[in-house]
Amino acid sequence: MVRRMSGATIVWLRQDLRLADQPALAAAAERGGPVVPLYLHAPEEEGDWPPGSASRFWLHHSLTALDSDLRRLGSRLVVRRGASLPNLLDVARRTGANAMHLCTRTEPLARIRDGLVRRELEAAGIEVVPFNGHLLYEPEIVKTRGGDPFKVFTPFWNACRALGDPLPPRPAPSRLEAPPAWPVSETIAGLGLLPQPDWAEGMRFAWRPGERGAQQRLAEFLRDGVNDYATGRDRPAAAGTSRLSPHLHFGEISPRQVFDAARDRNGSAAWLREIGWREFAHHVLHHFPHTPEKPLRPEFDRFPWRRDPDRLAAWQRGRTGYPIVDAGMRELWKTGWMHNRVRMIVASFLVKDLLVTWQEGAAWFWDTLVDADLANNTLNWQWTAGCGADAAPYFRIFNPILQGRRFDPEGEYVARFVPELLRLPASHRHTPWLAPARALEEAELVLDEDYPRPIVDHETARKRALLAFQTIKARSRPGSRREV
DNA sequence: TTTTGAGTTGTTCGA
DNA sequence: GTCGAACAACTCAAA
Repeated sequence: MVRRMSGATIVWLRQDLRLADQPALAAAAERGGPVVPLYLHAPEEEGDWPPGSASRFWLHHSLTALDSDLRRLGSRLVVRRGASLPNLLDVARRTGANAMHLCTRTEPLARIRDGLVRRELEAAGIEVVPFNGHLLYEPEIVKTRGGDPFKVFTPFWNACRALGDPLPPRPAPSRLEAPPAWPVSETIAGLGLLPQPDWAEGMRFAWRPGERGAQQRLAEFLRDGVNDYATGRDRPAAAGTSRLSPHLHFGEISPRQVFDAARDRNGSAAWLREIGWREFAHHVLHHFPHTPEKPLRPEFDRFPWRRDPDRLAAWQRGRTGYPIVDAGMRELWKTGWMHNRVRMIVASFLVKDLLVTWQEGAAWFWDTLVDADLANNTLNWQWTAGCGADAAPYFRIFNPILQGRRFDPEGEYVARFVPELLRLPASHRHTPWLAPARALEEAELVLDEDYPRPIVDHETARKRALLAFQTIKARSRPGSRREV
C-alpha cells in the first residue's frame, strides 16, 4: 500500500512559544509528514533591539518549557544560533523539509528579514507559509473609512470589535511526527541566555515562564482578579492585574485564548480594552515602523530634552527621593516587571520632571523588563512623552506624591520595595523628607544617607516642563501661517 | 469638502 | 473638603 508522503515541515518558532492555538504548528501537524520545531537565536538580526537581560532570562526558561512540552508529543525543539537563513536551509536539507511555517512578527527589522528569508527559501523550492498567531486582528485589515491606519485608540478598538469576535482558539496537536533523524541542535543552556553572575533570584521567585505557567496565571487572574479589575488594577500593592504581559510577549499564550477566556466574564470589558491597547501598539508599530527611534509627531524632534546622566542613573537605581518612583524602579530591577500604574508614574517622572528623553526610558525598560515588547514599549513611552499616537496632553504631569498617596495609601507597596522606609508611619511614607525629626529618629532613618531627598522639586520641575512644552508649541504654531 | 464631536490612566486653582 | 474650570489647541475619524 502506498501512502502519499509529505515532506517535512519546519515550524520556525519565535515569539509564539506554545503548542495550543499555535496556527503555524497546527497547520504543520495537519499537513502530514514530519514536523521540525526550530528556534533560531540570532540577536544580531534584531538591530538595536536584541532581547535585553530580563528577556533573555525569560527566554531561557520559556524555551526549556517548550522543549519539555514538545517531548510529550514525541517531538523536540531544535535550537540553532547564528544567521537565520543558512540555518533554515541547512535544517531543511537535513530533514527533507519542503515547507516552512512561521507566525508573523510586528518588529520592523524582523519583517524585513522574514521577507528576505521567504524569498530565498522559495527560490530553494521550500514553501513558506506565514500565520497570524500574535494578534486578534491583523494590522492590514483594520482601517479607517479613508483606508488609513488609526492613530486614536477608541475608534481603532471600535473598528476592531466591529470586525466581529476572533476565531476561537484551537487545541494543541496531540502528536507530532518526528523526522527520521533530528538535525544537530545546540543545547538551550549553550545559548548563554542566563545572567552571569546570577542575579535572577527575584525573577525566578516571581514568575513561571512557559505555556503552563501562562495558563496557570490566566486561571488565577480569572478567579481572583478580573471581577475587580477596573479598580484593583490601580493598586500596585495588590495583585489586581493579570501579569500576563511576558507570557503574551513570548506567545506562551495567545490573545485569542485570552479573549476567549474573558469574553463572557463580568468585569472583563475593561481588561479586554487592555488587550486592545496591545493590538493598537502593534498596529501603530506596523504602520509607523520608525517610531521605536523617532517620535510619531515630528515637532517633538525639537523638544529641549536635557542630558542628565546623574539623574538618569538615580532614576534607574530607584534613588530619586520620591518613594513611589523608587519603589517602582526597584520592583523592576528585582522582579523584571513593574505595575502598570507605577510605570506611568516613573515614566512621567523621567520625561516631565527630569526632561530626559523617552528613548532613554524605553532603552532601560527594554533591558530590564521580562515583558519588553517593542510595540508596547514604544507606544507607551511616546504616549507618556506626549509625542505618540493618542498621546497624553502635555499638561498631564503626574505628581508622584499625590499618585503615591492615592494608589498606595498605606504605603504598602513602597515599604515592600524601599525597605528603608518600612519603619516610617504610613502618613510619611510618600514624603519622608517632610517627616518630623522624631518620626525619622524612631524609624532610624537618616535622610541623604539611608534614603535620598528628592533629586528635583516636583513643583519647580512641573513648571519647567510646561515651559519646555511651550517652546515646541510656539514654533510649530501655524499662526505664522506658512507663506504660500 | 467641510463640519462636528471626541480624545486611557492628571493637577491645580479658586469658589 | 468638594466641585468645576482651566490647562491649549490640535488631530483624528466619521458624517
